[in-house]
Amino acid sequence: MNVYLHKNAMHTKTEKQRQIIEAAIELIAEKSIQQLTIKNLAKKLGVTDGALYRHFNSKIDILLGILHMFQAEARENLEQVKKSRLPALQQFEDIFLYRLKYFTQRPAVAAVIFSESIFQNDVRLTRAVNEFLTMHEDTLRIIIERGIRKGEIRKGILIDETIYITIGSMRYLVTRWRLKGRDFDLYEKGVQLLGNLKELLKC
Amino acid sequence: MNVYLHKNAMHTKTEKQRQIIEAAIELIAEKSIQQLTIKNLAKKLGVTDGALYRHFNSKIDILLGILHMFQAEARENLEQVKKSRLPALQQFEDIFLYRLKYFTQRPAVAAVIFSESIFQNDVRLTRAVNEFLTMHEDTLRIIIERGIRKGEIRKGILIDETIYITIGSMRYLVTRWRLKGRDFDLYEKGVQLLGNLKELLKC
DNA sequence: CTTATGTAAGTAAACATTCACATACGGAAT
DNA sequence: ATTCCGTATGTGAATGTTTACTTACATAAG
Repeated sequence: MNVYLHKNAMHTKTEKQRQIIEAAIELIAEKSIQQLTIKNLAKKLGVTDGALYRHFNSKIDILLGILHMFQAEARENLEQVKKSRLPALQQFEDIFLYRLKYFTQRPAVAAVIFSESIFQNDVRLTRAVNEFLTMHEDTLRIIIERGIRKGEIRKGILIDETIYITIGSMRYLVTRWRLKGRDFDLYEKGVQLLGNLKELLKC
Repeated sequence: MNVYLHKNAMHTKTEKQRQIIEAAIELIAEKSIQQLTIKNLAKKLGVTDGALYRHFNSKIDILLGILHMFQAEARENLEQVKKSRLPALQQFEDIFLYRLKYFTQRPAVAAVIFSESIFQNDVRLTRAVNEFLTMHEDTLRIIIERGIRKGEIRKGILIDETIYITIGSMRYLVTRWRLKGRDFDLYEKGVQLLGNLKELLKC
């Protein structure tokens, strides 16, 4: 294995790196992001601590690996929806539901994306979270503007505020779901929320 | 000082306890919640680590002290607004702006309230954050229901979803403000957001 | 004289990271 | 095929740092 290329540059990922990232995601989902330690991760993989450092330079690089994976998948969805020539409200729904499903099926994603408070001390992690959010904001803005131009979305709305409302309400819903020990059906509640949001946008 | 009463029961707080809490809030605001360590806090107060343990049993008790302080102030505001016989939309605005000002003027409040990911491993902290949120949700629900009955708020709205939208969008606005290094006027943006939210509620 | 408060030094645990050494493995040379 | 060698991968123990927290002792105050 070319150490330089994979451990440092990391445009692509080796099979082992993918396995480690996958185990890390599981660990976060089962325990919590606080329990994602090198020791726990190595134990889960049945290896010793040192072995992980053959594949990643640092723990932060593992976290970045997770974030980049999510980001790549999210970007694909956003681009695909943007390209589709569906009505703006349908595109809005597609993005909303895709993300909602993702949070429901992979609770670790939410755990990571919502951990700004833990990442605060690292520039790269902060930047990655920031990019993830900005990416969603930008796509929503394009879709909403297009919808307004095509007369599918109400002209009077304030775009920035609508974006904050959309992303913020989903985030809060997921936060509540997690804080309350997942005692309600996230997807169902999310669909109701979506209905409400679409009402705001409709002409 | 009666150690048992103040260190353990803590219905009231001594002057020293208040000073420590105040210093902790400042520390969080200046640095971050990650930098709130016993050592840093003691240094800020010009004492040694051990001295803090004369006033609090653990670091978690200090954090709980902060949360309880915020909670008490928030509760006072919520109760006062609820008692006032102002129109529902005005009450909604009062609560929204009170909280927005609080976040603007005391950024540490947001840092603490938004740190669920860090608190996950402690039951008491999780519960305190939960209570804080529930308190706001409950008050908003009462105000909105009352507004609907009095014909001041649109009948068709879904109450739960509206609450998620309100709290979620403010949280996200503050999160963005913090992540972007406070590069926009939080209060101004918040007022715009409020305008948008009031539109949803209006008949 | 008793109690509250502070200090200095230390403890123990958790954590990320490193390093000297061992093994496994694939291809090249014999 | 067998030997040989370089590289990739893993191990076990150790390192150094950062934590919260403790304890024996001192001082101040009422």
